[in-house]
Amino acid sequence: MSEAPSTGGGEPAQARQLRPQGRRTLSRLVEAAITVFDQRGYHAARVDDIVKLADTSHGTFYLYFSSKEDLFRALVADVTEEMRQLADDLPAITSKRQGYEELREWLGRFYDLYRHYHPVIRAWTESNSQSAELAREGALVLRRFIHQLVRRVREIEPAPVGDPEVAALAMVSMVERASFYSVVGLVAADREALVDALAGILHVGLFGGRRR
Amino acid sequence: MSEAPSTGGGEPAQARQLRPQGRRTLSRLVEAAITVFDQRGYHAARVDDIVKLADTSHGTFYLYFSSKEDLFRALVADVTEEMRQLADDLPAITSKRQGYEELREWLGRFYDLYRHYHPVIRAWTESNSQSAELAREGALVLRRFIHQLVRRVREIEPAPVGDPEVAALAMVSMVERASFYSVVGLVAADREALVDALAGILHVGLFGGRRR
Amino acid sequence: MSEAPSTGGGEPAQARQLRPQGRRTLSRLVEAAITVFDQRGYHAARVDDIVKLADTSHGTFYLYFSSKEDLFRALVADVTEEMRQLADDLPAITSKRQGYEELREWLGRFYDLYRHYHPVIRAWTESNSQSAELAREGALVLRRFIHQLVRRVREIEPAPVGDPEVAALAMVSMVERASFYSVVGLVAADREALVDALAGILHVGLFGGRRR
Amino acid sequence: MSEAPSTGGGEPAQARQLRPQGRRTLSRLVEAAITVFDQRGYHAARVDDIVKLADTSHGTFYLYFSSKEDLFRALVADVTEEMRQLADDLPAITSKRQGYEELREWLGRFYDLYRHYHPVIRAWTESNSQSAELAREGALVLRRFIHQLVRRVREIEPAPVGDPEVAALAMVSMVERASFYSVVGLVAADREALVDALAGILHVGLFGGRRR
DNA sequence: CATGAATGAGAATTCATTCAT
DNA sequence: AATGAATGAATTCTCATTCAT
Repeated sequence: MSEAPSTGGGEPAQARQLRPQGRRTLSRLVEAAITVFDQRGYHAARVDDIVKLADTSHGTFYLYFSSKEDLFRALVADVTEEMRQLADDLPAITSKRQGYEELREWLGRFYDLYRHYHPVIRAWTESNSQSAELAREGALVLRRFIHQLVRRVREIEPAPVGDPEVAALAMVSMVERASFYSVVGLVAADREALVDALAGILHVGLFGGRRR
Repeated sequence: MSEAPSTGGGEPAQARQLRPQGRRTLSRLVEAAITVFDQRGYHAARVDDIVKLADTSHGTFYLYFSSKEDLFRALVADVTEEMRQLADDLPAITSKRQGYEELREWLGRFYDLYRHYHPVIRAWTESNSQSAELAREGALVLRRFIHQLVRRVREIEPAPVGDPEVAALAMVSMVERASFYSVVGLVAADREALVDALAGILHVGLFGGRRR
Repeated sequence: MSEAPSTGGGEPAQARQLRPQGRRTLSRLVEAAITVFDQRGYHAARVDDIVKLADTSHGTFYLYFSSKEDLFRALVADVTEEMRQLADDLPAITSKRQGYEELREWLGRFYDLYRHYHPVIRAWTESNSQSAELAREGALVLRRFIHQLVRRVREIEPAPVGDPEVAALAMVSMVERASFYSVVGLVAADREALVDALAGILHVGLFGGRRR
Repeated sequence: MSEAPSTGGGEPAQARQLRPQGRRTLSRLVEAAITVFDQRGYHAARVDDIVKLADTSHGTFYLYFSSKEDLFRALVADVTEEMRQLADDLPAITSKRQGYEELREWLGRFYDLYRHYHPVIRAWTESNSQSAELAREGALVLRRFIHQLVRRVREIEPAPVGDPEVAALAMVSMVERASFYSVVGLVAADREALVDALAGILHVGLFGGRRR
């Protein structure tokens, strides 16, 4: 699993400046949490599982995070930040080969992000029914994706048919869920095949039958 | 919320022939469970919440289900059955107006099913990380949808471009997740607008630019 | 399993005169209880197990017994009565062949009684730690056996050595526990071999080396 | 009550190396359990009773044992071990005064072991009807006693009469049950009187009338 | 910084007993 | 005389969090 982007850390850790050893422990905990959330889901994940995997103790866990939820929020904050960044990076889409290539590369980035963070995203969905705040944050990220896609669609001439908002929702849905199915192994599509297909479908969808 | 299709009942209840009173209690429990799973998610749902909503007692719950998980499995069995039925009912798709209408109506059925059962489906996803068996069942349902779509796509002439398997995966993903976002209120699209849009996108996608 | 001696029945049943059908139901319940106590022990025995084996319902159970404990007390009363009778029947013991034969036959009766009722006796022991009343009753039965044995020993001339009270306790202990081990299958001794051996040991013990 | 031999501890505790504090807590729990099993029997014993007596919490209990049954099995393992040791220590028995003395001392050890562990042994009997595994272990211990006694009997010249196997079973039965009656107070025999009597009976039994 | 031990509120589940028919 | 359904108090077990070293 690739190195996690630096985490802000939970309350207790935020107050302190971490030394190298501390930073290493923190990072071990964060990565362990992602793994455990993957294997068991957020609710079923036990602090015990996390600390065992991170090869540390309960006491230490609470040195870095004020609670299990605090750790989770830190992870969600990471994902949110990464996703916003990614949404903002959505390239302008042209009907040319280059437009396709750029779209394809962007989808690859999305896929990779999803692969690393999907346990967090899944847990996020779990918790949507409970925490209004987290649900709101999730909705914001989703809207940002839709908004950016709509913006890019509006740049296209001639404008594709239909309500761009709902169309963008549909496209984001497709990308997100197909990535999910692939990443968790519910379907046997590998990264390249899936990213290719998604890029193709989106490109065709945006420019009608006019294939690159 | 529409009436739930009759549930087979959990282990303890399966063995017995229920009288009218028993059947009513069982049905109250099932509906209450869907509601509670919706509000709190599967893990956070308390048997206590369910029996309170069903206006009965703990003891009674275990008269009908051997555990919370047993109830959940009964619900999953219901969803699985309904989804299989729905997948098998996917109509042949023509490029004509009628083909579009039939597709649209089918998507409406999907949406309604999703609206009723989404708490179960969400919990199903939660549990995929834990129960290999449930995950497998979920994968089967998904594959059935993809398979049926591929079958229908193969009937189309001239054949649409691209790998039909991956394209079908993408389309099913889109429909599923967009319905989810709409049903749980993460986006503000209502049933008619969403079903319209999905039908349109799918129809265009399958027949290229040749619009009805 | 042989037919149980008529049980007085629990409180609710005692008040009523039972018709043939009722008597049959009562008897089924009593025999079922013995079987279930055997398989699971008193505490682990469920009223549900008993009524299922007796092929009747919970409601019916409480028509005949006011509680699970009531049923148990009825059984204990049966055993107590049988054991007292048996104790009183302990024959005079002579050093002759006939004395041995009578003793042997009496031990056979003990063994058979034990075989039928051992689940009750075992449960009785379980409950001794809890119910002072049942413990007292058990002690009384035990003392009765000891007392009778002592009485018979006192008739012997010349008197055997040692404190007859403690010796009688030891002998009763031997007979009881060896029967138990045999009946529950902890050892592979069958009825005839065991009864033979016990009779022999007792006879030799009482008359020193002077064997029949 | 004498100090309990060190217990291996239940599953959760077995994996860990305990520090002095932990070892003390474990030992408190074990002793408390024996006491509570004594007062209420295994089934009626509540984990709550045990932790209260051990002056600790529920959570702590499950830190050392995975369940009430786990604790019980740990205790049974202790008893089993002690009993095997004791069986192996059965001295050679001579017809002389010394043989009697050694036998008497050994019976004293048996009695003391019984006094400490009888709640466990009693519960063991309770559970024989349920756990085939525990029943088997109990049978093994019993057979070990019988076997050792037979071995010692075979050394005697001239050989005592009768089938040594069944005779040994009867003798072990006597010793066990008489100790039980005495220890739980069902009869009023004290340690010295009982051990004396048992030693006498056994000695006479083994050597016929040839008294020391 | 780190940790092993302890905690106790909270949840699932059981089952003797009662009730309505 | 019988029964299926319902009950809820009692019990076991879990696990996030705190504490003492």
